[in-house]
Amino acid sequence: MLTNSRLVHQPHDHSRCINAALASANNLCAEKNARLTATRESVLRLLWQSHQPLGAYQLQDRLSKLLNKPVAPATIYRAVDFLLQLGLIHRIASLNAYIGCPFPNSEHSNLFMICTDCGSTAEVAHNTINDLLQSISDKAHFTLKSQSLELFGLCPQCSADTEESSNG
Amino acid sequence: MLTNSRLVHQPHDHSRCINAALASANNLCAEKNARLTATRESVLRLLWQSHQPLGAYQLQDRLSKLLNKPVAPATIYRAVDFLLQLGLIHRIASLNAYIGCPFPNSEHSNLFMICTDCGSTAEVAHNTINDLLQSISDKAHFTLKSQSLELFGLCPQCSADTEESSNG
DNA sequence: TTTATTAATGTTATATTATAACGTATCATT
DNA sequence: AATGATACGTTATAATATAACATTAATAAA
Ligand SMILES: [Zn+2]
Ligand SMILES: [Zn+2]
Ligand SMILES: [Zn+2]
Ligand SMILES: [Zn+2]
Repeated sequence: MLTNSRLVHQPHDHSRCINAALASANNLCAEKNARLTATRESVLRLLWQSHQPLGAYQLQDRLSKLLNKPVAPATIYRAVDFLLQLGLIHRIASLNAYIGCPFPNSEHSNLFMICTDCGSTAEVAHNTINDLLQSISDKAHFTLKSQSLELFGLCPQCSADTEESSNG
Repeated sequence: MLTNSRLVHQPHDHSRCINAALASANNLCAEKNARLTATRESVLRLLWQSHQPLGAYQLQDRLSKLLNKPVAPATIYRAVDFLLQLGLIHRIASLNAYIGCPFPNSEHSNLFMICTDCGSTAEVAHNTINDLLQSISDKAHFTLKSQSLELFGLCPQCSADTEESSNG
């Protein structure tokens, strides 16, 4: 199992998350002869400002402020599509939002734990889950191509807060 | 494990699916003192016309034709919200679409196998999956409240078609 | 059976998310 | 420099979803 849940849900040196993500992105783009242009890198950086997914129009606002000029939706969607293609980010369908991938080079489960309170979202890669879904698909003669697994609930911090307020 | 995948992916007497769904709906509404009004029942029937999810505006078109009068989006979303609340239908987030639930009274995994070719969508309830997701959540101290699991691929029929055309 | 209360619907407008279309600029190759 | 491919700017619009408020219908009380 591979997850960034401890980082996501606990105080940490987030600049290391950002740096790691940008380094991965540069490597991957070099490998695949893909161009990490200024816009694309900015969008990736914006998504890595936190561990909470951002919607396209939130990205638009932020990029617009960053560049101090108007930015059109198409600009965002193009950058997002590029990053999705490369696996540098993921789309969270239930939120219509996007989030940086913490391990773009690893096997994926496309499994996310989404805090419905604070929005923080951790990714999990888990072979057992993948194997189980594959075997369920096999039994149904369903040719599995991809998956989107979204868990909703409370992150450790928000669970603790809820616990406190119900006790106090 | 509980699934309607055989029904979904094979020729069958679909009127039985419809009748079962409507009977379940009536029972559930009676139990919960909820009113299955004409609009709500029509929307449920429309969703049960096939095993493929329908979007809100597809429902709007169809209900409009059925009633031979204009229908506003709000009408559809209200009916859909009602049916979702009762668990009579599900929302497929990746498709922005809705589908009837084949076993509204059972434990759920909210797991769907979606054919990217023909759109047919089967639901699966599977304790092992649920247990595994629960244990992953526990390890991460994540308080799991709900989940949305979507598998994309080819249904048996479309798999067979693809196989044929690649052979021929 | 009137009256009050609640639940459901009608209606209009608008918010949010996403794509289409087409021209321009930039980059890589020759 | 000429060419073709890729990326971006810009405008418009499509597709999905919600807000707000008036009206009607169903239920409950008087
Ligand atoms: Zn971090
Ligand atoms: Zn990832
Ligand atoms: Zn059927
Ligand atoms: Zn169901």
